Amino acid sequence: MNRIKEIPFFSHLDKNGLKKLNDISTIKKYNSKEILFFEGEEPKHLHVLLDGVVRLYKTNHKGNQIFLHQFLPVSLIAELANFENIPYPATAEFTCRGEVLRVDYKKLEEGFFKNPELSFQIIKSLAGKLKIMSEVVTNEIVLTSEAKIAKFLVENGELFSSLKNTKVASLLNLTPETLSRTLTKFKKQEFIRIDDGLEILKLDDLVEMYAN
Amino acid sequence: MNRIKEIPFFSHLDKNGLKKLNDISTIKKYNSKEILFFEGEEPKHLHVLLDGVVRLYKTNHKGNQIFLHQFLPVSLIAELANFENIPYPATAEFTCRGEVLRVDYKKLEEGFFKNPELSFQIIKSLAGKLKIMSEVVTNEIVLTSEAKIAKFLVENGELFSSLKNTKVASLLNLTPETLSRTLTKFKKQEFIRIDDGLEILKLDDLVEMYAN
DNA sequence: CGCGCACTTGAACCCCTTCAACGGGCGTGG
DNA sequence: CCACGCCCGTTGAAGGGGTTCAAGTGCGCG
Repeated sequence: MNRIKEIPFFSHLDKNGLKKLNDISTIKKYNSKEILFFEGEEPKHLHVLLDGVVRLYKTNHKGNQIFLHQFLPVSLIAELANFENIPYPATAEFTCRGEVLRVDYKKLEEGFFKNPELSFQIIKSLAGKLKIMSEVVTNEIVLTSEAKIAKFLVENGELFSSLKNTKVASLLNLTPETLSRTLTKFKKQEFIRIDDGLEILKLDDLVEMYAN
Repeated sequence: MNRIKEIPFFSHLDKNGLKKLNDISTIKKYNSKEILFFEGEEPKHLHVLLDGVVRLYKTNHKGNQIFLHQFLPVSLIAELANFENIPYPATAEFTCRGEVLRVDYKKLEEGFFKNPELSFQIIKSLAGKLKIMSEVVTNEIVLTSEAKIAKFLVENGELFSSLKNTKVASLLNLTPETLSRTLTKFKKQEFIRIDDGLEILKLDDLVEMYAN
């Protein structure tokens, strides 16, 4: 109950609303590597990530995981599946231990959708996800590997420095080999320098590679 | 005014609401091949497709158009860009002459977002788009060309029969050559037969190629 | 010292595109 | 009526971007 009150999605609810919400939801803990839901599963609950980190991915024809997004608290996760009443379009896996609020979706729909403030929150969440998906499409379909890497260096420089290259490669859905080759190319062209952290020498050239 | 009343999105509005909406919107006609908006443009209006067909696509690094979706009336188009106040993530082009209701988005936001019925319509529209995007990701990233074609044959058999192969290829973001080769392969395997329309002989084998 | 892990580099491979050539159907004009 | 051009589909061969496989290197750490 106290926990629910702190969730931005529901913070506007009055005492009565909170109580009703509390009645139709439970909190469940997960450990690292546990699966919140699998691609293809039928949704019964609306999941609200309260704590921990969740990785969302699809599996391609070769069995490789295609990384789509990483969720941080507090987020609705794959609410699309609830709204559209379709199977989950991807798999959600905890990358560290965490907690989820599981709300009985049917009952939520009956009782709460007339609430304009909640509707607004849902719209914001959906719009945000659509934006993410649009970026996924850009990254995976429109850009070459070189452009993807350039974009990542520019937009996530610190993250790049803090992660191993194998990890970065998997975030970008590339092999470590491709990442390595491209980075040495960038170094030879003196676009970047790497010693104890990333240093971008020619920002414009990097941006040019993926902008438009 | 009369036109607006017939739009499902707004059909629930009372007389006063309709009048207000009418005041902040205009109807604009477009011819075939005209562009509703370009990728990268800043959105000022919410576009509601009233008549005609609109093709949504992105352009990849080689300058090829990557087909994302075809909109039929009545649809909101790329409302994401309005909500998130970001540039349009793709280009929208009329494939035949049509009409669009252009609503001044800023004013809409101020006046109408408290309306729970309208919010619900927006949620439905957003969720539907998210589903579309999820399918785009599946088609373009997860499936091989063979699987894409198998899926299209199974799910859009009549459409396949009614279109030229070049058109089908461009819907699937494939070259006509690849489509041709794959179809002859399917014919050799006796999965399909084509004489004056598509005939699926081994549905299960086709489904197997893309399911899972 | 020896092991494991991340990174690098080269070579082969794969899937699809690109390029080029060819053939058939169909409308149009001579 | 035939010849021509055009579009569409087909087929082969080459090319390209990235992955896969394999081997080698460097480094930290028990």
